[in-house]
Amino acid sequence: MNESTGPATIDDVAREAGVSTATVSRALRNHPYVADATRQRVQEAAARLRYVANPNAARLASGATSTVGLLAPVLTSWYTGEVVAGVEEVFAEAGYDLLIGTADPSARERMLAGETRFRQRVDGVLLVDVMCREEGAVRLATLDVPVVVLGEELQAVTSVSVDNIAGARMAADHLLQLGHRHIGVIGGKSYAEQARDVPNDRTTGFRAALVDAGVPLPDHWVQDGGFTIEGGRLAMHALVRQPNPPTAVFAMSDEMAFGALQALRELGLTPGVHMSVVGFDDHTVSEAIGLTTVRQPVRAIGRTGAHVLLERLEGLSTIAHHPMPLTLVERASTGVPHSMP
Amino acid sequence: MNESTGPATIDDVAREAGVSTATVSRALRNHPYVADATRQRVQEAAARLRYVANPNAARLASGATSTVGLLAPVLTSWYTGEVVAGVEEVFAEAGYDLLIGTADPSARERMLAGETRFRQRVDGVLLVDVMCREEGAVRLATLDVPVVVLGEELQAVTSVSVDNIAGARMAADHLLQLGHRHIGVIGGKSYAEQARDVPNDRTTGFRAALVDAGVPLPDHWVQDGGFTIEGGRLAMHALVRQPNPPTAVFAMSDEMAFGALQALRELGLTPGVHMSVVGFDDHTVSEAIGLTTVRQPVRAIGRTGAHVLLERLEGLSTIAHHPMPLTLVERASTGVPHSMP
DNA sequence: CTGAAAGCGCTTACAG
DNA sequence: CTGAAAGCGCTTACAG
Repeated sequence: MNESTGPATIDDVAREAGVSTATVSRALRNHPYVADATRQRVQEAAARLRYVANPNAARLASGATSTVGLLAPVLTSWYTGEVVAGVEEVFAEAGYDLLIGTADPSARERMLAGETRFRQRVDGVLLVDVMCREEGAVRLATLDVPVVVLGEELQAVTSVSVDNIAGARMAADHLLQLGHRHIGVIGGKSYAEQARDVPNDRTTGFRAALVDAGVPLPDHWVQDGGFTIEGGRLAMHALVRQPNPPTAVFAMSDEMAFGALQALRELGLTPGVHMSVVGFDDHTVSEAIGLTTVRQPVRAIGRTGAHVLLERLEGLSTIAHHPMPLTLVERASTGVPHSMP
Repeated sequence: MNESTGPATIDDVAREAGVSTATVSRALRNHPYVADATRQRVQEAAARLRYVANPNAARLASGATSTVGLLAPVLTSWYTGEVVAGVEEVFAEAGYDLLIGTADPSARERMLAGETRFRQRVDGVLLVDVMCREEGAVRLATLDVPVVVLGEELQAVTSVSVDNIAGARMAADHLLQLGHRHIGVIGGKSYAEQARDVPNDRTTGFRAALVDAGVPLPDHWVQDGGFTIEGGRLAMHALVRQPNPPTAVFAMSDEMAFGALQALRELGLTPGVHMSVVGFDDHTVSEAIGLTTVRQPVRAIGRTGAHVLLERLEGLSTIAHHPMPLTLVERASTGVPHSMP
């Protein structure tokens, strides 16, 4: 049948089916205006020759890349990994390839510009936790491909995010309701004092809840944990070492909370008894560890981001913000206040 | 300067530099036999026009895809995620795109065939924990692209793996040295009784060590944990519920060990005191949890796999097996035997 | 509903 | 060291 070497081309299929290559192209991509009988003949011929269209040729000819780019400051955190998994799920099903790029947070400019790696290669871009703020978003809106931003609420481009201020307030209210009045915070560096980014918003919400309850938050009870396990461990040690330590701590990520719990174990203190700890995320292992936390629907954030980008690619939707829900999950790491042993 | 719409093409650069497109192509890809002065002129012209070669056109013309495929039965485990991160690191630096595919383990045939999605799209394939065995490897060797298999030692294709039998023996020896004589196992289903796969090898190594020490391993002390956290939790409950429970347990993955520790917490038992638990992996949070475990260099496994595939793509290396080291990490979850409270 | 033909933007023998 | 030209394998007006 097919005497040529290498995989079958569209010409082989055209010959086999006795039609033109144009007809093969149309029949196989379910274009209208192809006679049913013809379409069937082409499909059979293609199947017989195990024909698969060469994507590079198709993309070159059509101008579409069938690829979307995803950019995130850090790819190795649990959070980003889950978001990417959600995004990948949706795009794989839709027949898009995903091109993933990193750039350290300081290279924000480059990320906003869409990174060289993506030029001419993607039909759309997904930005995860880049924190462009409205000025950046306005610039993103001028790119020649649609952009969806995950992690903050924006006007100029489509965005998907949780309300970090409200989430931190949930954590605070939970501790306040248990009766805590001496509460510390393990956070991370903000990009800028006034910027609305994740650590800033969570600090703002937490502080506001304490103010509402008339509970002070002294500066020395706010420690930087760098959003890592080890950082959380060191921060908790620093908190406990103080002359008048808090009875409860809000860690702005579950990974920092894991480190905080590790510190308690090292000190022979029991979480939820000698010290309450509430995290933020609901990491895969938080349930097993018994960590009380503010749950983010991380997979769903990724899936939603992918869906809305898909809709924008198909010209179906306009710019909008998509809020995602947060819920407090109570587990063993929090309890009523208790003095140190 | 450039009056055309859209991004600059190779023709624009040729015109700007006053040379042919062939020369532009050669100059920009650092081919030999281009005069230094010419190369520089072309590079400047390209920079001025912000020219980036259209990868689809380049790939179509050259026949190279500059893409490698990665196939794994499950993409969501911590282990696979880390391997993929390692692989991605190396290929991103080498200028390759990574195309990731899944297929549930039962679709092994399809995976061995390289999956339709990859046909004509990749220059090479990386198989993660597919467990093809030698028969499968022989078939893989006949594909028209080089293949590297991660997770088992093979003859017919290049492979990268740890020695699971030896690793399980490390776990057993550690518990035996502590004085344990009543030891249970939390494992997972094997593909086939006689196959050399991960759970089978770990069972084999563990059992062999116990036999050498004259310690029995009754069937009811071997529980299936399905390689999930929840499965590990249920398995530990089943073990403790027995009339004569073991004093120590080997969980074949850290995630199952996390579930096992969760069960102990639910039962008010202290790990390393009332029950010793040793895992396998050294998951990111195992240190924080204090889990004794057999550490796999998971990132390095991914990076090594990517490197050897790269070498094969460049025709630099021949088929070989690359063993990776395993080390026991002692933490708080194991201790001397102790009766239940 | 179908075909002939141009064109997508590169790379690569071939010739000089 | 450089250029003219063919070709990679598709898609898509255009014409019928």
